Amino acid sequence: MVIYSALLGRYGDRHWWPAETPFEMMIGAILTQNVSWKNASLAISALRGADLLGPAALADAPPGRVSPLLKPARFMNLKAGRIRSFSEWYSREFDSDLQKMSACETNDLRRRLLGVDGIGKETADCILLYACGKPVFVVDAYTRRVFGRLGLTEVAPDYGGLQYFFMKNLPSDVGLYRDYHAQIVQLAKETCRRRPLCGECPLRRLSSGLRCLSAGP
DNA sequence: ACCCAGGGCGTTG
DNA sequence: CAACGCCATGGG
Repeated sequence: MVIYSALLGRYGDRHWWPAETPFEMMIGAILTQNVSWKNASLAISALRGADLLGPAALADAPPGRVSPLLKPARFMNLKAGRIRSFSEWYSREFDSDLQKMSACETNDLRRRLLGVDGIGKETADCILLYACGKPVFVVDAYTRRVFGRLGLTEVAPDYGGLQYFFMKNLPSDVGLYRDYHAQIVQLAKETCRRRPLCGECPLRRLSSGLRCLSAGP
């Protein structure tokens, strides 16, 4: 909570995730895999322009129609299959109804999401947190980088270990988890990759104000 | 001409 | 399990 307070003071509430609708958010989570958000959002715009940004449209559209639109998001054929799989699953399992989906118990829903082709831990957790409003902390490359640099040593560096570290030390609060992840992304983007603790990096100022992580994240 | 982006999956050792 | 390689890209 100490670190979050510092970040909040610096950046203010980020109001994340950048999407107009929950379905768009979920598709975006798949499209942004290993690609900058900038490029992923280009693909979203292309889908919207083709009037394909909906569960039924995406589930029915022929792959050859979708893939070219995903070009800027990289791995277009792969991702065309993934957003199709997800759309079919969302239509079939929940009748394309976010309320029905969100009514599921969190861990059960997470298992089911992980069963969809192309949805791994991070993507599943993003969907759970930002679309379904489940209190699940999202771990991504930025999180690993930032907290690795802050000297996180006694925590298992894998996904589950890091996630547990946050969820154990923070109150279970959807708004907090949402904004915290957004803060981490913002911080990481302003931090140079090569020398993350150089004088220019906000991460340096942040870490110098902290003795250790004993007070929690 | 590099290097890298808000991963996931299948295949090896 | 880790460590790779792979996936029809675009910007710095």
